[in-house]
Amino acid sequence: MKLPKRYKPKEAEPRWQKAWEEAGIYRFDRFPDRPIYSIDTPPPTVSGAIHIGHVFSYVQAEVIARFWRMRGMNVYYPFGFDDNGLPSERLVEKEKGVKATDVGREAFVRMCLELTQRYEDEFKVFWRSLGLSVDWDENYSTIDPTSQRISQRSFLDLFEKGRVYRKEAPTLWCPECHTAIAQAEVEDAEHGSVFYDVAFRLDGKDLIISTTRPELLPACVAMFAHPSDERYKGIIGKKATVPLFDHEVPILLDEKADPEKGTGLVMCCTFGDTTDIAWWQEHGLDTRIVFDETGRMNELAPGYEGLGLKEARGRMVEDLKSGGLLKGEEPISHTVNVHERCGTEIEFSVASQWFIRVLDIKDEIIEAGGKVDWYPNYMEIRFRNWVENLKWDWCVSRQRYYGVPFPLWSCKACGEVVLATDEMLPVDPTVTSPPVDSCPKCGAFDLEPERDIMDTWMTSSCTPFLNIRWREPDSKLERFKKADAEKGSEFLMDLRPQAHDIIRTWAYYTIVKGVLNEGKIPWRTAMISGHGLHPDRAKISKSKGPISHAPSEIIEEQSADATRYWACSNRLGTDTIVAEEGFDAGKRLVVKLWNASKFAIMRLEDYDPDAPRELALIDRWLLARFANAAGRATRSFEECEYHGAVEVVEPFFWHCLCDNYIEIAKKRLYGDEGYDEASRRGAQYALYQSLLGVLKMLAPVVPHVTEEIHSLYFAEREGVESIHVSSWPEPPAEWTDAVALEAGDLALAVIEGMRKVKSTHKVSVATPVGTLRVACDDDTWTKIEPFTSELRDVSNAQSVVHVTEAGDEFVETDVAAIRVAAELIVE
RNA sequence: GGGCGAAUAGCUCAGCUGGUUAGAGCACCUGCCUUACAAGCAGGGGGUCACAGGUUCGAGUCCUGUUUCGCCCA
Repeated sequence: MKLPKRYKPKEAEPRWQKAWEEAGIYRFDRFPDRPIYSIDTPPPTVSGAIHIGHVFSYVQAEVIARFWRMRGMNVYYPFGFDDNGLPSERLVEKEKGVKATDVGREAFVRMCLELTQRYEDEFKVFWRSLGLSVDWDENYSTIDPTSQRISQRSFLDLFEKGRVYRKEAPTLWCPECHTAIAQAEVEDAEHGSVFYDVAFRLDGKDLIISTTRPELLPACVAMFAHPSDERYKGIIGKKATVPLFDHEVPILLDEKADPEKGTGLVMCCTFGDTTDIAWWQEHGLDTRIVFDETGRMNELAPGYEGLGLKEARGRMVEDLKSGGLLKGEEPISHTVNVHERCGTEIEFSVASQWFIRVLDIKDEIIEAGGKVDWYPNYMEIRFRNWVENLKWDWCVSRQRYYGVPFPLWSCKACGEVVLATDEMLPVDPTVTSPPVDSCPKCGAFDLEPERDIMDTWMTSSCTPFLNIRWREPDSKLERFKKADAEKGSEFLMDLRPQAHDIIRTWAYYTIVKGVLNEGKIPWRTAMISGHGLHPDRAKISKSKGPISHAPSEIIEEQSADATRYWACSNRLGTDTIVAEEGFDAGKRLVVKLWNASKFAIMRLEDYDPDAPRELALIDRWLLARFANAAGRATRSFEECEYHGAVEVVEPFFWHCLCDNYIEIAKKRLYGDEGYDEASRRGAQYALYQSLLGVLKMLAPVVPHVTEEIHSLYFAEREGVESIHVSSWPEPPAEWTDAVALEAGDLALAVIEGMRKVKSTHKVSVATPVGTLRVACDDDTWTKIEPFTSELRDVSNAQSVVHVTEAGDEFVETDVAAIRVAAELIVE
């Protein structure tokens, strides 16, 4: 078999993707007897186009999947889509130009299903074009009936375990999305604002407070000063009058009032921020909620009813001014809490919401997280810090349409909750009748369906359960579950790959569900990737300019293998910038693999592993170098460090195998005179083994070109269908050869010196040499001497001799003790 | 304000538990058509490893502090 002159990724990559799929190479249970390695793949949120950051983290995880498959595991590698909830709703609202509230629940849900389906089809095409070794038969969508059933089942289980409660509680509220949100969905933003100095009245005198939220004056329920603040000592416990609204509020002490800020007096409203809530709870203050769920002022703000918060602020500032109650204003920039999905400033509200109690089991959750192997290790600290700092139970209700419904009804008379039975799941209580006719507690007939839907994380946190088909008739739980010898506990799955920004959400919630629902840890290993930085965050490139294309265009232009190589070009967990030059290295490697294999396969045409062979010292050197590289690459992959592996294998391939070994062994491989057949067979053996090993170890990163080469020569000889289900290299012990390793490295130093001479004299590497003189001590020469014929071959020298004294014409080499002089024969 | 990370060649990044002269790719310079590869090969220039201290026989690596940047949180 002779390899074509050039490798064409544009033709080969789609061809292999199709072939793999048809042959079911990546199918789960293709080798049912092998131990299972299960992956809790991140289901991408269907909220818009895929970006290059997705490529980055998915490839990194996928490379690890390929590694374990070659290590002989029965890899369970599913793919899901997260298409329920707010992100998808917002996508639909944006694309269709509608508001959920306007079109109604049923029509809106239909639009969501249609649009997300279209996106998912596009996504699948894209991920296939990247060569992901996913089993596409194993997939789910978080809105499909099974996912809804498992998600509702998880809720019911928590309910029965006493973990669920409904409470009128201060809630983070997004006035734009009209829904309660979780702490995890809040992020900071720097907003411009104004600090207003407002006069309250006490005993006929002004009391000045500073606030950025004058529209919350009607919601004011107290004033606070710091206990050490002498200025207000005399007035503590008295009641001040709120301007414009004339209700009275107590003046109290609390450590959290900052004496340095403004006048040292601060107003407490229900609710402006989390400090207000803390005060409200600790001091048992009144509740005055002044706006409704659409963000409009209500009857508690007489004169401002119906106004939005912003308008109300403007009007109140005007009124304060005209009433002489505004004593100063100062523009400031401060950080505010915004909803991460829409960027709107968060408000606080009191509403009836469903919660999962978690604050009492923080320690258990931290302990469970501690049993997971986090790569990189420091990511566990982020997880722990997040859990330690939790201040709220998990608010799981959302006042939206498109998502998983709560499987329950409430008695209108007494509030008793009626749960759906497991046989009813998935259930939408707004269309299905409850399992009982009347309230089991009070007997009333008016059972009201829960209209809220669950937070998307309620379902996303079930991904291990979706994969395992938790408490379904075809549950895989028993097959997947495994214990760790050291850590004891049972784990549901092996690997959770995800990016670092959602440790506090996805990883955290999944661990919560694992612990509460099943009493297990969801996975043994968490592999946390960084982000690909989009060009607008990178510096402006002078040369070519930044990449501004969609990922599919990048793959089209750069090839899937080069894109994958790029995604593996730095350490796990770190972010990297996307620049066009970043893809060159991968493209070069693909070409080099092809060319080197083309040569090797030509020389290996008559390779016979059973023919008598004799390994030269340089062959042993190559195999020793290979064994060394393979050991290190394997360890790296085991720790999810794909880059560490590439960094070891590629130099071995390029430098040891191509630049040196092949050059040195060429004449033997050609069967030139002076070499016997056994010696040629020895070289063939070393070449065959190391090239096949290199292809295998690079196969996870560049699966297409390695498969192409493998299929054209190795597949038949090795008796395997695909390199991707072939076995991972395990060099035999005898390849580890310290003597050959050291001696070979010394010989390479001589070659380096010889090349330096030729380069300095600006002649071709093929230029003949008369005598090649090696200056070194006797001991070193003893080690180099066995390579005399190789040195002669690669230098094109007539003879190689040892001297003890180096003259001026000798050049230095990498090894300080060795100097080299070469007598060039130039016509 | 707290936590985590980063700062190494012009650019993008490696550098494991401290150990010869700090590496790679791109870019740059000088050459070479060598029976796999010019999409290549050989050679070369370029770094006070952010700054200041400390521990050590020895520090890019460990400790303390400072500065700048990123992420997460308050």
